[in-house]
Amino acid sequence: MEKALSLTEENYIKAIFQIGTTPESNVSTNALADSLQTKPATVSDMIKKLSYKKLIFYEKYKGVTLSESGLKEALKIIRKHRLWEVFLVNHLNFKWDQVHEIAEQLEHIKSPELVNRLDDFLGNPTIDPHGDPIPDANGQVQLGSSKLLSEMTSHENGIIVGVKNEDPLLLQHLDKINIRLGLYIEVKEVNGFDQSMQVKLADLGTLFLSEKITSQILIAKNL
Amino acid sequence: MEKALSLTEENYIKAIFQIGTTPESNVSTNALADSLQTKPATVSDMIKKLSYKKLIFYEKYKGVTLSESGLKEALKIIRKHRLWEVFLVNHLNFKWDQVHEIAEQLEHIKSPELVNRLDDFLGNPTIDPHGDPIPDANGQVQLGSSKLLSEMTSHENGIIVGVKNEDPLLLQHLDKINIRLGLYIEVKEVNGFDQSMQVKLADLGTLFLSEKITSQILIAKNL
DNA sequence: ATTAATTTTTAGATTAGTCTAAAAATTTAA
DNA sequence: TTAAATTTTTAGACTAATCTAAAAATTAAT
Repeated sequence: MEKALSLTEENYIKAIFQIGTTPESNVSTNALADSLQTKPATVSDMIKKLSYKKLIFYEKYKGVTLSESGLKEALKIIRKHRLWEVFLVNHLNFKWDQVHEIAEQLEHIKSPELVNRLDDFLGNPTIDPHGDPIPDANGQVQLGSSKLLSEMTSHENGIIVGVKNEDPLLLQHLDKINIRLGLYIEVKEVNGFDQSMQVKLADLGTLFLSEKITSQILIAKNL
Repeated sequence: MEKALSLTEENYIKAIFQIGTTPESNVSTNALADSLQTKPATVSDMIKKLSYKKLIFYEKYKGVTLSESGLKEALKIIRKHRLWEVFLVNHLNFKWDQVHEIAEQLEHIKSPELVNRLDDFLGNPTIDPHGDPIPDANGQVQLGSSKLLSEMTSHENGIIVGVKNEDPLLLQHLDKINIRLGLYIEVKEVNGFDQSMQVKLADLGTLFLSEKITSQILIAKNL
């Protein structure tokens, strides 16, 4: 029986997963140090440890990637994080911008039985309150094809299915302008200079969005 | 703003509270070492630290007691532990012998908002699945007067309101012989030699209980 | 293609929590 | 009330995770 990961190890694995998902390249020491609010020297040491444990592949000066087992661990943590977020929002009436920090703690609770029962209690949700997919007990993720609002052009439309970022400031702003998951959205006009957009929201009228914001919103094709 | 307690510090404070409740005396270094599965030397060091932080009173060679602020911390941890146990049993369908270990982890989650919302979600319960009282948000405990079954004599009766011990082996055994909280119980006969008892349980007939077991069961006077 | 800038790693320290072994204080008992 | 047993504390060392400062490797730029 392999020893369970420490809280710190789990945070490294999760950070590697999250940085690694966007570009399909190795994760650099500096990027990890940034993401984990620590120093490159510290990351360098931990990388050796995780590599020794075969959770990551590592070549000096070349950054890291998750191994099979590392990926499995990452998905377990993500699964727990997102299930707890569903619980917090759906049953304890937290707002979507208030749950990230608490879920960061809850994601480290170790009990497979607890996770699976929580999953059932919640009705086996497939997305969390921010629209991110929840891996199932086998680590399978159901990823609906979606694209960023910022990548769409005039007259394209779809359904808002997710937000890339859990920054409370962004989420609170989206709340204020009535952007919620599940809403129909249509691109009216794109400003060629700054990529800002005029969009129409369901029957809530039109609004302007900067590229900073449209690049955080995920849209699924409206079939 | 005082810094939050570490997980280890919380465990020491909780252990001092739990050992300290039964006799109204100072808690010894060895007792703490036993309870925390560590060595007296380790306890000695930690005691100095907690004393410096004014969470406990400490005189060399004389053991420790909780200070006002230490007690407050202890009650916060106990509150969380018991609320989570209610959640696990009432909503995730765990049995009462399965929840202690998981609650030991959940009790360290730091978010006053979470605790209070959980409390509301659960309907502000006053006892946990083992019959132990749950401190409210101000640390107040509603302690109904109860006595140990082992302290009762022939023909006395009452309602089973708690179990002193969370040992899964005990709890599973009680389950098996149909002992649950809320049940009417009546002492039929006490064996003078080993203090074992014959008792009558609601309409479930009579059974024999050893002193090992009767000394773990709390009974409230049936008015 | 050298040099400059950046990134990454190593070296050496630090802190929290733990341990073993031994010394000191307290309690128990003859 | 002195000796024996027990409890508690000190001393010194170890591990995990962190840091700063400096060296080494890589990448970018003139």
